[in-house]
Amino acid sequence: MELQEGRQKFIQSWGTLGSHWGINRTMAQIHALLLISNEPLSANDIMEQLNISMGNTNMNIRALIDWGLVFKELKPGERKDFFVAEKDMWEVVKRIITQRKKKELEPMLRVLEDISNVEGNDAKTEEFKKVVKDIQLFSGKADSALDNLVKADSNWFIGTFMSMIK
Amino acid sequence: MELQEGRQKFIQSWGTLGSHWGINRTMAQIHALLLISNEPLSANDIMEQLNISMGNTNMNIRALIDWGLVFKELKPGERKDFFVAEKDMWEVVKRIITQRKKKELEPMLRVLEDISNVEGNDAKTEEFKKVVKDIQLFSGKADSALDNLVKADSNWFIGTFMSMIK
DNA sequence: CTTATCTTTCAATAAATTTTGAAAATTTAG
DNA sequence: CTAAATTTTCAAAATTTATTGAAAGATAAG
Repeated sequence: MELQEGRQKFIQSWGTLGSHWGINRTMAQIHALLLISNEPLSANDIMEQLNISMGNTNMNIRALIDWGLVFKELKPGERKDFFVAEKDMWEVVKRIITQRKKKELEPMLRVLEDISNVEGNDAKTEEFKKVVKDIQLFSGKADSALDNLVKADSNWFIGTFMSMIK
Repeated sequence: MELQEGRQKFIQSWGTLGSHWGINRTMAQIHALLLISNEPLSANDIMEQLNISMGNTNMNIRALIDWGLVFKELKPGERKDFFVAEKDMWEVVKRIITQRKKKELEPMLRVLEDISNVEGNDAKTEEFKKVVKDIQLFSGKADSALDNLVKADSNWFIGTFMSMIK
């Protein structure tokens, strides 16, 4: 396989994978492109290599920076901004977990807290409260587990699971 | 808060949460509705309570069954199919991990394997191979870790993370 | 077999999301 | 300061994804 074909396949697949992880397709493709570029790229480079518009490029780069998956790099003497990808995969995963926890799990926890105060003591209400409490308990644990996971280092995490051999 | 309002909020939030987890909004809402119903519901019940069409109901129920998040239950003497939700949250999470691993991670692993054979030994090719190999290594480990996670029981998992206190 | 009930399919439609590109805003060199 | 380069914004357009509903397909009771 030619390098060019390989690069293209990688960018496509990374885009697809990302789009299932709260990172839209283009955003993930930009990340992929930066991953396989040994030097920082400008917004213009990205735009040309991926055939996307300036506006699209700009918005997705900023989203990536916001997620902590891409960093801005200023080249001395250059006026343009250049960008590099976070290449440590464990770091990438942790950033994604952090963002999604904030945007999804935490709001859900607030709703659960809110609705756990429904009034009434009939059977239907009790059943509802029971289900909510159950989910609340589980979600709270998941939240803490993810906090710890993000603090953990890659080797610990992988090692723990690998050694289970259960 | 009234029970009815609480139920509504729960269904909405679960729908939103689900839509970020590869489960579309309606699919997650159906699961939510079944979670808080103490008795099995028919497709018709679901359709009426969520104000969605028959076709939509049917397709999403089948998707949920496919994911292992909902089960069909036949009531003796009744002609209709009835449905109940998987209520064990750890089980729910495991099913989602299993499905997504199959649909996302595994295809990515195949692509990585495929593109790790690019030809050429110039600097660019070497760099590309290095990045791919790195991701391949990490993804492989993640894959195994998830396999183990799915085999593990809830207490082990939560316990391990909770006790880290790092 | 016939009929009533229930389930499934799928093309058309609607809704949601992403992308574009032109205009506005910002930045920096001179 | 002015002007050129670069970045940002955002309404309109394109694309993707989800939903509808009518028709076809099952299923089982009589």
